[in-house]
Amino acid sequence: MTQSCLVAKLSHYLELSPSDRELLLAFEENERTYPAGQDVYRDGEYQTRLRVVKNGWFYSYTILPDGRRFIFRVHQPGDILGFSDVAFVHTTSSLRSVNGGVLCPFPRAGLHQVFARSPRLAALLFSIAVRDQVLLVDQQRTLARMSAGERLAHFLLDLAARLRVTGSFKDPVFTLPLNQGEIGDMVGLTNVHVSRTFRALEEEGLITRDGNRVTLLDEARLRKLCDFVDRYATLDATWFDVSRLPTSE
Amino acid sequence: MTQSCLVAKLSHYLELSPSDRELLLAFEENERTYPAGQDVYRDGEYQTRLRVVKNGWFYSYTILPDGRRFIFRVHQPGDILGFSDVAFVHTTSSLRSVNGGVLCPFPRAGLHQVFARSPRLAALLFSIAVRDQVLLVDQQRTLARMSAGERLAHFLLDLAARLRVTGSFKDPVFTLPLNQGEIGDMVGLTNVHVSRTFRALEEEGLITRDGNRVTLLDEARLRKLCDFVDRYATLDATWFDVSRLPTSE
DNA sequence: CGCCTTCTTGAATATTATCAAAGAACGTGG
DNA sequence: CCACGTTCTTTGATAATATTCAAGAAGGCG
Repeated sequence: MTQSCLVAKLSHYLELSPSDRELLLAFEENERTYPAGQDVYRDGEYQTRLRVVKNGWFYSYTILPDGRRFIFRVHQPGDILGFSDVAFVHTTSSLRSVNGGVLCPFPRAGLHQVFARSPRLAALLFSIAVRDQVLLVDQQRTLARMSAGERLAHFLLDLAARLRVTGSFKDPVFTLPLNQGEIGDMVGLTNVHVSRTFRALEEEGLITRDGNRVTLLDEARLRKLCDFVDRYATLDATWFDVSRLPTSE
Repeated sequence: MTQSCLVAKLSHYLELSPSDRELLLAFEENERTYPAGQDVYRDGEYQTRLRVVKNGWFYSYTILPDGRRFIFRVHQPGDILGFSDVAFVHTTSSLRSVNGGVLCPFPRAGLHQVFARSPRLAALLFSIAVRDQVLLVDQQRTLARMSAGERLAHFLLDLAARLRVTGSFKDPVFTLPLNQGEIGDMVGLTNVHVSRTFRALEEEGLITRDGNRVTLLDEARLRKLCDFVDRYATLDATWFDVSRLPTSE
């Protein structure tokens, strides 16, 4: 069960047949550990592997010509990485370990096997990919049209929703291992303004902080503040002829 | 050839076999015309159809609780719509016709047929979906980390790149049938600031405008300004065992 | 303890939004 | 063909929001 990251991940969504498992196991490679702060790969490299996060947090980012950074996604255990580069020869972003962690790589060619042999698995991968599109649009919406406080609220609720699915959210409290510069690079603010805005959220009684631990004091009000919708709770799999299932990411 | 929007669209990427064509033709429904400004569907509706744009421009948008709007994508002829809602029971955005246009719908169940019978087509759809993810990230990057002028430059170059692929870009000039309020809702600015910023771009000699026609006077400088990368030019199809092809969207 | 990184705070500046009003473009009906 | 209403664009003045620069405080780690 847990010997394969990929099998573990996809079993969250679908009951895998023995042949599905066999298929996935066939192209699993050796996992690899990355120390805190290290890049797994950089923007523009030739990369043919996809990866599943086994443990630790990672993030995908790009650097602008003037040196500014944009972090567009934090990856938590169970997430599959590299889908977005499947249509390109070279990577379109860089990947970095936050606190140290382990990745399980598998070759892009494995995708071909999946599509050729298991339409059901292929459809599941497709569903995950298009679900991620919706998450990106949600994020865009907050970047384009919301204030600093609303952006931070959305950022925190998104992380909490994902941790909740994997059981890593001890309800109102979670650990946030990113510094304020990194948070700013995710939500489109400076580190200074992140600091001020966090304090404002505290003064409004919405959160408290203690080191890198965050407590969501009033999740309902936070949700209302930034119009948060939890996209992680369900994933519609009916179109490929499988009953709807609870999901995780 | 042109009797089916879907066949026409996908033929841009892959040489379709007779059985592929037959498969796609089987679930094509009657096209439908929408007048200017009309909504095709609204956020939260139950929608099981995907659509191909036959002609006209459309856009996908969401409304915030305070009434503000965010437009996250303009759809041009040839684009496939609705992928992002495949993983959800209800739509996550609204769709509106800009100037009037025609859509060719096909049922979500058709996707199931594609995955079951043509791994190659399924892989192509997957590639298109993940390519779109990268476009969303590019857009996020400009929203999060770029100034008004850079955002507008990126917006114009994106439209131009897409029109170029379908041969609708008479090189430095194209028609932009959106008003400044809509443009603002795409790039995260007010209509007033869009007006001022357009004028600034004109004064710098980067563009000129005449009604809704825009001329890109110095595309090279525009590209440098917003670090634009053309993701439409190529799509890597090698992983599903097909030679790389020129693409269109 | 001393060094390093991160966080906080203040003051000044830059950018963008808001409000308001006038001008331009465009279609429609008389 | 012109007058009118409507929508869109432009412009100015003011306000809100976020950035920059700089310095000091807090905390972790050798």
